[in-house]
Amino acid sequence: MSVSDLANHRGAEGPDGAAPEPGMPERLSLGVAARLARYLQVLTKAKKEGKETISSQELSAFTQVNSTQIRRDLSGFGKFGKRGVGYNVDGLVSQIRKILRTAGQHNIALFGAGHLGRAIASSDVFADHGFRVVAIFDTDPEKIGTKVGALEIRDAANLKQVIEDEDIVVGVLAVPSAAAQGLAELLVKAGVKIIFNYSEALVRVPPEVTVHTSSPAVDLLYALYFYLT
Amino acid sequence: MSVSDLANHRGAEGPDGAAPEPGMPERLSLGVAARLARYLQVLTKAKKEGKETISSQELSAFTQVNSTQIRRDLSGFGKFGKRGVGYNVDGLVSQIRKILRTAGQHNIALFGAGHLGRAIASSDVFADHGFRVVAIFDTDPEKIGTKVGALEIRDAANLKQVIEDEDIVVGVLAVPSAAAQGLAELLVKAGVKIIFNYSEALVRVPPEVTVHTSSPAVDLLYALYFYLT
DNA sequence: TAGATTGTTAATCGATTAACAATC
DNA sequence: TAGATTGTTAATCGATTAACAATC
Repeated sequence: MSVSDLANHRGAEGPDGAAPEPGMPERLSLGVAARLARYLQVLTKAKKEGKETISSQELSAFTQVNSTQIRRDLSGFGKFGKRGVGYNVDGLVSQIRKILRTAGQHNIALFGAGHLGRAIASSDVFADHGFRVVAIFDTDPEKIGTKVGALEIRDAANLKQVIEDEDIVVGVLAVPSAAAQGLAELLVKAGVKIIFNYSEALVRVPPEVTVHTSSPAVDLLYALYFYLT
Repeated sequence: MSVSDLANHRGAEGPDGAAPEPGMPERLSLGVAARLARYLQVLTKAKKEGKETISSQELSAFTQVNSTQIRRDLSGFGKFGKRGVGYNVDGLVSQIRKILRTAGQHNIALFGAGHLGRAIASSDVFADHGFRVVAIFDTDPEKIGTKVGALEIRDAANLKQVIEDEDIVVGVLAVPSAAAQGLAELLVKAGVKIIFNYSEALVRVPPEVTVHTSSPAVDLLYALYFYLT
């Protein structure tokens, strides 16, 4: 996926430069989509804490995104806020979900039932955003058949069948480095287009597949840089 | 931390527009620092796999950053590559470490000895970049005193003392939402300036402290958007 | 009304890219 | 030499920001 493939989200403007239709533009730019997802994360947490409205300034404090940019990003899709008050948390959550087209449910397969796999399976991070872990795989015969929460750990040999039956869109790799590439290839063969890689391996996939590699250390490295300077 | 605080890394150029000194510029821009950290992550993995040289195009495939941009980012600090060949993996790792000033060791404290905490403690992600988990805390009396790897789980009551003794720079929260804010405040009081939040809570801290909130679901949301459109 | 905060403009700055000479 | 890839330029495009009128 290259940035040049992506139209700017303001491309839907009328020829006279009038405000864009409050409907859906062609396609979001990479940056806008990333920021919207970020706002959504904070809004979801704020909702859990009982917050009813939130200002662009508060959102800014939690997301590190400039408040003007937040208002700008949002106003491209409609007038969601109330002057003098802020944005309704509930309303904004559903608006952004609609924009990101993640209003529905999406199914995930998880690989690896070690500590990390179990942490992911029992966490709310994915569930809060409509991602449901519907299958857990492991290669350890001792683990296969035992349960993690409500899910039985399955044999990776049955991967393709399960992915079709359960309509799985995303594969999450929480496995040792040595196993990552092999599983990624099985996932690609089974038609999965998005892979989340929590392993240490460099995973190679065909261009139509997106691999996202987890990077806590990367974030830490550069937080530290600004702390040290 | 605001973007406007940060000088562009090309600010160190001579007045005649000549190539910048291969020394250290004033301060990296947010974007450059983030990308350098990303290159470092891939380079570290490539090194583990025995790769000796890497081209900007290969780096591009793994980082999703345009290859011209990679060459540009790097050439701002010196001529690290060999035309027709690429970059020496080892050499580039140490150059970037020098630029990011993360050549040394930094100590981390980990909070929460559940599945996620254990996964973090036993992972190489941090260790590979010079971050060492030197203390693990939990509030569960049953866990305190037991071991995770070589480390004994400590009582969070002794936090301040341990942080001073062990020279801890970063606190990582792998705890339930309810505990996150309280621990963050203790960390701030103990002088920690960087907090990594893996919990579901919105953590509020003074402006001089940086909180980085883990966001696998955010990344997933926007990967999915580009898959759906 | 007075205070707060949105929506929007206009100006600036940095990121991105194609293209290509230099050179390994 | 021939092929590959860097280092660098120049042009473009998007992100960022301050500022402020509109309005709740």
